Amino acid sequence: MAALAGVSRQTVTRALNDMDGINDETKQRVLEATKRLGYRPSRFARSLVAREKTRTLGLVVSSFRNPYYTEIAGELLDCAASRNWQVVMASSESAGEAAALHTLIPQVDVVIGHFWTSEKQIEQARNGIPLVVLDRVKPMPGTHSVALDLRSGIEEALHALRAKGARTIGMIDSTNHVLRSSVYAPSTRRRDFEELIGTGRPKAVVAGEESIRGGSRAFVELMRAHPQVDAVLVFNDLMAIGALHAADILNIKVPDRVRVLGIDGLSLGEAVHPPLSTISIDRKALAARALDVVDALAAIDFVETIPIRHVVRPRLLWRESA
Amino acid sequence: MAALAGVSRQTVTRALNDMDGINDETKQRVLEATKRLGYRPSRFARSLVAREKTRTLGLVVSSFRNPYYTEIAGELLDCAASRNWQVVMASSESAGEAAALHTLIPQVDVVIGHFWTSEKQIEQARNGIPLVVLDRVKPMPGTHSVALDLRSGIEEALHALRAKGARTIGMIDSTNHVLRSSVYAPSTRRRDFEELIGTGRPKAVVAGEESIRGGSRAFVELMRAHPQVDAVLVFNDLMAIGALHAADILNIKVPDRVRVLGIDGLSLGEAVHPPLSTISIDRKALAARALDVVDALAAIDFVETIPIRHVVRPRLLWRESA
DNA sequence: CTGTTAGCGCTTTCAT
DNA sequence: ATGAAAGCGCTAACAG
Repeated sequence: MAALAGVSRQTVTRALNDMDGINDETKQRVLEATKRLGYRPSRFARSLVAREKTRTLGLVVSSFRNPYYTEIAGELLDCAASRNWQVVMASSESAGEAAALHTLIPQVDVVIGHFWTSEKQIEQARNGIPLVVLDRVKPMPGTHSVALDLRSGIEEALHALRAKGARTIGMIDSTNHVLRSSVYAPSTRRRDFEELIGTGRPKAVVAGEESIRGGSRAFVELMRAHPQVDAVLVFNDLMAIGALHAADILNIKVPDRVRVLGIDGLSLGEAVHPPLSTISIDRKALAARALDVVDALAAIDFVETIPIRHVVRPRLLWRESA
Repeated sequence: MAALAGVSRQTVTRALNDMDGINDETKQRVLEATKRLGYRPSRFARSLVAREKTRTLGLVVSSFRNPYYTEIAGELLDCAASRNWQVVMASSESAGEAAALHTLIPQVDVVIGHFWTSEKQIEQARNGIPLVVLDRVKPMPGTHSVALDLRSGIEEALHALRAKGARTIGMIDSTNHVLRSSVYAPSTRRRDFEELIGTGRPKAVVAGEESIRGGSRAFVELMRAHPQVDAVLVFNDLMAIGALHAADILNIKVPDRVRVLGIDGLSLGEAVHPPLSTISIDRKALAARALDVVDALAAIDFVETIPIRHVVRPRLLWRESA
C-alpha cells in the first residue's frame, strides 16, 4: 500500500486517475511516491470494481504461416479496437485447438476462431464460453458462426472456366485441414467441387500439404496423373502460388495450357507471375460480421442463446492465371 | 449469486473448481443450476484472489501485411504459451504505436513490440510499464531491448557480393519505417550501407513504400537512375520480392545482370523465381530472447531496473538471386 | 461434507 | 481537500 507516502488510499486513487478534489501539491507528492516505490495499481482489483467491465475476446489463430489467417487476425484486431474490445490471442498451430481454447477461456468473454477439429472436442473444450466459429460450412451446434458460401463461388468459377474454354478441370485439395489427424479427409471444398463438376466427368483431384511447397508438389503429381487437365482449382492461394511455381519449372504455360485458380484473394497473389486469379474472400467483412456477433452477445451479457449465423459471399477476382 | 440454488457460495466454488470435500450429488445439483442460470464466475474476482497472478504480456504488432512481423508474432505466441504467459495483442498499423500502447497498458504486466516512433512519445505512452523493444538499433533509455546486429550482416553481405564480382552495389530503402510521418528519414540500414560502402564510391540508393509493389517501383527507379548497378541490397524481403518481379518484367536477368539480396529470411523468398538470397533473421531466437527478458522482469515483480539488452545476429542465406 | 468469516486491492459514497 | 466505510465477487482458512 503506497499510502505509506503519508496519505490515505483514496488520495492515491485520486492522484493516479487524475480526478479532482485533490490539492495539486499533494498530487505531485503522491505521484512521486508511487514512482519511487514502483507502485502500480492491480488491474484485477480495478477491473473487479469497475462499472464498465473490460470487454475481452479470445482469438484462436490457426496459422501464422498462412497470410489468409494473419490478415483475418489483423482485420479482427482493428475491428475489435474500434469497437472497444481487447483481444487475447492463442495459436492453435503447435498445441492444437483444444489447448488454445483452454488457455484462452479463463481470460475472456467469448472466443472467435477457425475450428476444424471434431464438434465433440470443441464442445467440451469451450466449457460454456460462447464461440464464434469462422468459415465452417456446417454450423456446430451450440456455437455461433460466420460462414462462407464457398460453394456458390466454386460453382460460378466452374462456369466461368468452362466459358473460357476449359474442358477438363482438376483440383488440388489440402491434406491437413483437419489438424492433428493423420488420415486424410476430403475437404468441403473438394466435395463441393466434385458435386458441381458432375458425375459424368473424370475427377482429377490430388491432395497436398497446405503450403506453397505442398501446392508445387501436388501440381506436379496432378499433371503427371492427369495430363489432359487444362484448368485447376486450388484449395487456397498459398498452394496455388506453389502450383504456379511448379508450372513455371515444368514449362507449362499458365493460363494458355493450364488455368490456375486459387481461393482466398491474398494480395500476395498479385505479386506472382502470372498474377493469380482467385475466389476472393472479403476478410474485412468476415471480421466485421464476427464482431457483430460478439457485440450482440455482449448486449445480452453472454447468456446462452440460439446460435447467430452470418454468411459471407466470396467474389471472383480475375487476374491473369485463369 | 447462484447460491440461490440452495447452497452456499463456497459450495458453488467447490463444485465449479472441482475441489474435493463435496458430495457428488450436491455437486451435480450446483452444476445444473449454474448451467440453467447461465452463471459464470467473474474472472476479475478470481484473478484478484488468486495466489498465482495471471501473467499477461502485451504485444504490439507493426503490421499484419508483412510476414516478417506476423511470423515473429507467431513465434512469440508459441514461446509465451510454453512459458505460461497470456498474450494480448494490438496492431499499431492503423492507429499508431501510442494508441496501441494505450489500449494494452491497463491490461498487461509488460509490453513487447517494434517501436519506430520517437523516444519521447513512447516514453510518455508507456506510462511506467516495462517495455521490451525489438530490432531497434539504438537502445531507448528506460526500456529493455532485443537488438539486431544488422550492420555486421550488411558488412558481410557487401564483402560477399564483391567477392562474387559485384562492382556497383545499390540499395533500396523503405520510406515509411518511421510510421505516421510524412517526411522520409533514412533508415539505419541505409546509413549502415552507406558507411560500409565507403566514401569514394557513388551511392545508388532509392526509397520506396514498404511493400511488394513499393519494391517493384523502387527497383525500376533505381535501374533507370543508376544503370551501372549490378547488385542491390533491399530493405526487406517483401520489397526484394517486388524487385525480383520488376526485374522479370524489365527482362533484367537475376543474378546474372543484377544480384538481389533481401533482409529478413522469409520462407516466402523460397517460392519466388529465382529464390531470394537474404540476410536472415532468426525469428525464433528473437522471440525467445524477448521472453527471457519478460521472465527476468517477472522474477523481480516488474520493478524498474537497469535495461536488459540482448543482441541477435543475422546470418546470410544464399539462395539464387545473389 | 457444508457453512461462516475474512480479505484480495481497488473505487464509490458519504462524512469531515 | 482529505479520510473512513462499504463493497465489487471470489477463494482460503477455519468451524461446525
